[in-house]
Amino acid sequence: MQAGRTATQDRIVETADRLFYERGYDHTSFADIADEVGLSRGNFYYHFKTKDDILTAVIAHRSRKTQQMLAAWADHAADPAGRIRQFIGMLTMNAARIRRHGCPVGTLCTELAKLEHPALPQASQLFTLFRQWLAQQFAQLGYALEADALAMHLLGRSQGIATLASAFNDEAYIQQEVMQLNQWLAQLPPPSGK
Amino acid sequence: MQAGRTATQDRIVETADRLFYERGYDHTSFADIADEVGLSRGNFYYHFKTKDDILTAVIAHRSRKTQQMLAAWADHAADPAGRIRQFIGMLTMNAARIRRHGCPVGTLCTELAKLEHPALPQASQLFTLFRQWLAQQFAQLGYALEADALAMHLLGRSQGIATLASAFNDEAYIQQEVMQLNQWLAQLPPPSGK
DNA sequence: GTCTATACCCAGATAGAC
DNA sequence: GTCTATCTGGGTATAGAC
Repeated sequence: MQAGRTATQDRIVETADRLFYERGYDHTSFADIADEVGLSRGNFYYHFKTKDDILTAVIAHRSRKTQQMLAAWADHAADPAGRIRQFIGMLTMNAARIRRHGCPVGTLCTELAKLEHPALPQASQLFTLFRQWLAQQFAQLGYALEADALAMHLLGRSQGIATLASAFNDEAYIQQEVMQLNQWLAQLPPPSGK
Repeated sequence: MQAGRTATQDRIVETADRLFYERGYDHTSFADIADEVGLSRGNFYYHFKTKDDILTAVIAHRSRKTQQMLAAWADHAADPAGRIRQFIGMLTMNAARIRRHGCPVGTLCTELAKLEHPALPQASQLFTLFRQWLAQQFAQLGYALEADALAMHLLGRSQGIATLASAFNDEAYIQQEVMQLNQWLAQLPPPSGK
């Protein structure tokens, strides 16, 4: 555990993380979080001074969780293609949640962009974690030159799937597109350049 | 003009349309809209009783605009493939706005889903307009059986592009993916079925 | 149709007792 | 660390004069 982080703060951050995902950042009030954690509104401010502080903590928490997940994927699959399939499999695994609330990263970035919130770059960094990890896998597949573009392409495809699945409340569409993503990966044209 | 709609109401709806897109629905207040239109808060309620009423009017307004746009595309391009390229070209044409605020339809649906707002199905209908129009074009290209899946695929790709362009504030990425979309369209495998 | 004034509520945030 | 009580601001919405 990091210096300065207490058990109560962790509970607040985990609850806020979930509520920001389910209801959105702006639409989640201090009272909502405090109620779910079981704290009074007044006590809440002992742990976090402002709402932006909670957002910062939530993004940092998501960043740690993401890095752990990426490391676990790297352990579970020996080859780069298998690792990329782990990423794609995330859509299947979280299909129910995605159908209801979209992608946690994408919807947060979308909201912060509208709010012109200064934390948008930090939130986008969550995308960057996936982007760099995916680019690394594509590079190991031999696509050195186009690794980043391939990573962005795959990220974009995933985002579109999440957005439409949520708008249409349609889980079957996710599975249909996941199949196409795996086909796309299996049939990538050979690497360009030397 | 429809019965019951006045010039002032139209000005309100057009301003609300823009502000909902730029700032989000929940984050846009009556005062914001009234200020930009040049009305007092009190007078505002003469034209619209509740915020939901404005949202309903904005969605209806967008629906009319979308149907006009789709009809115009159908006029500008004689063949179905050209019409689909008009859809893809929308990403290029609106690249600057998309980079800043995402897709108007996608971001609205994302927000309404989080708010569990009863107008989400109406907002999703805006997607359906594109979906059915695109499916029609793919059917005319001979893809009768997979027309809807192709339409959803293209819609999803566009949504992902808009989401990432906005998160990374990156317009070049839009152009890069638009090129890939046009390639995808040109190199579609031949229709299945008989 | 347009205005001012105001009611009312809920949000973020603070003070101070325990 | 936790609580109750409170301040302040902004939001939706209404009443009533002009």
